[in-house]
Amino acid sequence: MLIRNAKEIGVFVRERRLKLKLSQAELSQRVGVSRLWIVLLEKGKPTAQLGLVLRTLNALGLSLKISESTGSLQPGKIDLDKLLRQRTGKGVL
Amino acid sequence: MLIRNAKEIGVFVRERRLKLKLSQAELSQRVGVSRLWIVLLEKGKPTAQLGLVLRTLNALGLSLKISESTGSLQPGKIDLDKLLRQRTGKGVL
DNA sequence: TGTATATGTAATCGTTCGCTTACTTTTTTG
DNA sequence: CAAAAAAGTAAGCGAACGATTACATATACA
Repeated sequence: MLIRNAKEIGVFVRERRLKLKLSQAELSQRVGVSRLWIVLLEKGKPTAQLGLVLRTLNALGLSLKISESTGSLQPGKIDLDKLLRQRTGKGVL
Repeated sequence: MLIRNAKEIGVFVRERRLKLKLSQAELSQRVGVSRLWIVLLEKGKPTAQLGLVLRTLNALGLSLKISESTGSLQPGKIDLDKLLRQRTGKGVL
């Protein structure tokens, strides 16, 4: 499944945990975090620390694959201010 | 590529950034973080916030896929203390 | 070669993480 | 139904995040 944001990870984590018949308490101990942290992660906490998230995925037997997404990389909102800031007057645009 | 820890993400981010010929400064602006944060991320900062990491991957045209890792989920270090704590004396082991 | 440009490091600072504890609400199960 | 287990919520606190600023080192390139 493609992951775009924290909420999607949260959903996936919860479903996997339930599939494994683990309680939040059980999982939290395996991962080494508080139960509250698991609650928040499953709710899609975007400020959760990367390392703890990865440990959680490992504990659940989930794996992450990273790859170049085919197609145009995030169109990248043209920001005139930025363009001007960039390298003053070297003929951008 | 399989991602197991923060360092692996860091390496992948850096390689991708260079492939796109972006400076750390450019990337940091696109993502909306400080340049220092990019430096640390590329070094494998495990405490980086999940949301910022995902935004960075998007900005670089990278996508994450999550899936059940075939085989035995993380063997799960047998922790006697935990087993005992679990449900006292309901015949674990 | 020297000079911009990119990258690495350090220190300070306000904000927020994640932990603990305690309590409530929901779900399970005997 | 009653009791237990699981899950949600709140408050307080120390620790660490990420931003900013400043300077040092590397790399590019004219």
